[in-house]
Amino acid sequence: MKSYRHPALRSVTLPVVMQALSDPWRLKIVRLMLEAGDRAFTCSDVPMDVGKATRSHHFQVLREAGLIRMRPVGNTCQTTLRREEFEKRFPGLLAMVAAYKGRR
Amino acid sequence: MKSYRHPALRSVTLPVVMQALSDPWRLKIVRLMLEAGDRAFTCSDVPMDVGKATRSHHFQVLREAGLIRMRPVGNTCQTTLRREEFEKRFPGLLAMVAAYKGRR
DNA sequence: GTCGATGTTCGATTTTCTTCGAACTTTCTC
DNA sequence: GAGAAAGTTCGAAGAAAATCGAACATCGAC
Repeated sequence: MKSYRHPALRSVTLPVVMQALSDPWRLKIVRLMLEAGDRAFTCSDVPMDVGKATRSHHFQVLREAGLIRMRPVGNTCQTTLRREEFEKRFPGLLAMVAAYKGRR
Repeated sequence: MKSYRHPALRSVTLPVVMQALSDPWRLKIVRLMLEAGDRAFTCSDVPMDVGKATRSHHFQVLREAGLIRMRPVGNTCQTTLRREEFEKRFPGLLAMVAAYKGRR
């Protein structure tokens, strides 16, 4: 596995985060991880109806938006939310995402 | 002036809101209005380095994301945030946007 | 009524996303 | 080592978004 580049949260801008969360698949990933507490996921743990190239791309976008941390473990990528750091930079954002209940 | 269509907040989804706020100009508009309390703006009140067609487009996107309310007054459009409604649907989002301090 | 200002709409262009398949690398298992 | 599994990378194709200029409509002022 490759090792991943993670941006410092200070350098992440709000438009970039908003862009990352504007895609339904990526929003789903983040919400799944929010629900799952601090459990780590691999890319293929997240059910998505797209090819693996696309899946890889979405994880990359989330990573570059400072939302997730990816660590190579064996031939998988262990992925977790960057909760505390992210919360410091964008207070309340994750809570809002977690509270969101879809179309009403 | 035309009269505008405003979506019910119930029908607005989070990805649509995120998409609306992922553009720097639109984020600027919203932040300007957040700072300005309940004062109404016209489109040309907001300094933006784009043509008026583009400006009109950005206001439309914000309107369709449920963020702003536009009312024709004379030959201008009086624009205000849909604060309370929006806050009910996406609690904490506007506060987070208001608190955002740019790149650090 | 004519003019200037404010916006909107339309069509076209450019840029940015999303998605895919194919080829590749790394790692685990047999 | 051979084969399978998990991801990544690399184009390429298609869809969506941003931007503009030009034409248009509406309103206020003169």
